[in-house]
Amino acid sequence: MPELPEVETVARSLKKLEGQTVHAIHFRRGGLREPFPVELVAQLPGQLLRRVGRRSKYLLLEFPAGTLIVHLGMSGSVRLARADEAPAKHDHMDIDFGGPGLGQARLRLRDPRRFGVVAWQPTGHSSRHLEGLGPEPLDPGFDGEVLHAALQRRGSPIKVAIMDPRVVVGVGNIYASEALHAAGIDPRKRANSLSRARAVRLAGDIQRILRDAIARGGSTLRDFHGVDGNVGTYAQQHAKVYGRAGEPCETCGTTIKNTILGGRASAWCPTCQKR
DNA sequence: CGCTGACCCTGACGGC
DNA sequence: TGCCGTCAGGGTCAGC
Repeated sequence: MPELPEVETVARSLKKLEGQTVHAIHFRRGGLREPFPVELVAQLPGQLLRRVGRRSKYLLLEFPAGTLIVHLGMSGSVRLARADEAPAKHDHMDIDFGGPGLGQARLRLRDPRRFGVVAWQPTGHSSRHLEGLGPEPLDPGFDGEVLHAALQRRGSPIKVAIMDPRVVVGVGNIYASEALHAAGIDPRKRANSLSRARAVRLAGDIQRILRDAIARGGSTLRDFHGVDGNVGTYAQQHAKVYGRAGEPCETCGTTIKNTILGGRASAWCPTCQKR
């Protein structure tokens, strides 16, 4: 899955559904990480999809009555299925749309590992999934100063800190690894020991790498794919360290190391990345 | 309050 | 070919 660039790619692909009306919603099991909002089976039909958006790694489908919040977890994906296509083993939810221009469209959610979430946020209510989230890395409210300030209270390794959505959202294991390599920062370095200047550089590299990944349609790993079955190419073709432990660094030839930080594999170059 | 590690679940892959 | 161990993009929670 799905880090920010992948979810952004999906959200952009689903923009074509804006203005369509829901005919039906089907759930094929009780839930994923939490129970499905089964009340939608009765409430969602007839609702107009006003807007498709994204906050952090959450896909947002906005209707007059509320917002459907979808998180793809580790292995989730969304695609537009043909009406006659039988659901596969891990296809857990369908939303059927119809309206001007598109004819029929069926949005189908697949999630083998079931770490994803589907939640309903009625209009006028907040959602615990969206509360407490930090800044969007690609919004004007995020820059090196903001990042540096957020790191001051953090004694954890810098890689763990930038993957914490209270610091900045949407930076998962691939892009955290890549941004730290680009910025020349040892992922084990304590977050609150990073100078202002290096925080400014890191913020810029996070933004550049995320933008680049979005432009390439995200990364396709294992079973992630785009809405129309297309594949992104970022991690396989452009990653400098992620997934390359044991290989020589492209920049300097040093063997890429793998260190466990915050319970996650962290690939880094001991020569290019300094404390 | 912050940090660490365990955990949720299935499938893919490599070694034997 | 098949069996088994290991690992995987995320988020949450208990325990310290």
